[in-house]
Amino acid sequence: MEKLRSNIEEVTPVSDGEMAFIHSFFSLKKVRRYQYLVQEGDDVPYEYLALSGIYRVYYLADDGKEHIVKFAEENCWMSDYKAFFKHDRASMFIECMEAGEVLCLTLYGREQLSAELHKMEHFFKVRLTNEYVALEERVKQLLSNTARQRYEAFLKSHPGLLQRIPKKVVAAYLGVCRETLSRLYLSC
Amino acid sequence: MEKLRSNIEEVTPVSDGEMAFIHSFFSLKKVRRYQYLVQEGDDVPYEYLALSGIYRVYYLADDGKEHIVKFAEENCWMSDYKAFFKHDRASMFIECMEAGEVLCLTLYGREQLSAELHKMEHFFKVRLTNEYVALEERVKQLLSNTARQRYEAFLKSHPGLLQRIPKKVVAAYLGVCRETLSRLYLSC
DNA sequence: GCCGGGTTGTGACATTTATCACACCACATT
DNA sequence: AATGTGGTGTGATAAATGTCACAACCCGGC
Repeated sequence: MEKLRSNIEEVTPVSDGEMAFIHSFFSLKKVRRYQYLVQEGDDVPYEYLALSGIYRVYYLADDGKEHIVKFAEENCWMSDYKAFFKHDRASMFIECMEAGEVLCLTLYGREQLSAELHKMEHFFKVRLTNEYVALEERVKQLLSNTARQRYEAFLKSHPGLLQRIPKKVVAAYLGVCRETLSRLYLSC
Repeated sequence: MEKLRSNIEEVTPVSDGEMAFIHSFFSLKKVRRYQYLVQEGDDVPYEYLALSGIYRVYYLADDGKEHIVKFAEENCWMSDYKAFFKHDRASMFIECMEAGEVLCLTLYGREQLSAELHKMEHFFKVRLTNEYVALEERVKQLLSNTARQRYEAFLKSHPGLLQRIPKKVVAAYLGVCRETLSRLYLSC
């Protein structure tokens, strides 16, 4: 609960009473390694706040290759938002790479919270704009940076992660093949 | 005003009275070819709804190359949202490529509208989630598709646009050089 | 201890794309 | 008509990256 609170208070302060109310909309879920929170074709009833663990949000391209949209570590929100917001089937997978816990929030819970507490409406709006801006950065990154520049940016934005997960997964995030990534960090 | 109304009513119906109220928050601006709505370093007081004309949202990479984040035609909203939402200086340019008219809305006006009319708050939220999902699609596009696939997707998503603007601009959107684009559409 | 599967590095080669150079064309100006 | 400018196609070449193959390694299960 403290982690949820500190996450919210990055945007807006909340009282103890409000916090208890907010917390009641979330359910806790323990997640094992290799467990999926979302699989392609699923309904997506929740968005998730990672309390611990490492997760990857990815999809399968037509040619069968995996491409990773984002990594989520502690304090990150994640879902297949397209499906979540539009009550559609998932086009992506969310897989746990290191066991941990997540908090689950339904779209209905989200709307209830927004309606009851104006500051939560504000919180969700700020979070969405932040996610939007982050995605825009990722587009810029992919458009104008070389594989090496993207690799170096990844090291900065995800310190230590390279050591904890398979390199082919990092390659799928950067948009290069495993071998190219391998050759990138020896020439440094 | 009718174009603004139909844009809003893609999400939610509004009465004549509401529409007049909403409209009062917007200002109309005529835009000439080559005119900038936003330039790098500017404050970004507005977001814009294109009523007519063609606009490009782009930025300059470190090596001086232009990269286009999106094209906006009739019925598209645009701004440098990072700067707009966070009261920061623009990191992007918005240039008019075919003369037209835009409606301008300040962040303050946006918040006033949201506070006064709950359906407008909803409208802005839906719009932001749609923009978010669209960006996510663009990330997927850049991650998993070849230059040729991106070219073909561009033809579908922006019918007729290729004929109306310089090819090098399209190339800057697709993330390839001018010559590569030139070679793409002869091998079709 | 031994085996088998997955991960990683690395070389050889193919493919894709960028870069550079140049010619041609449309168009506006003088 | 002469001129200049920007857009466009195209060839030659270089650079980046992907593909394929293989060997070394780690690690867990038996």
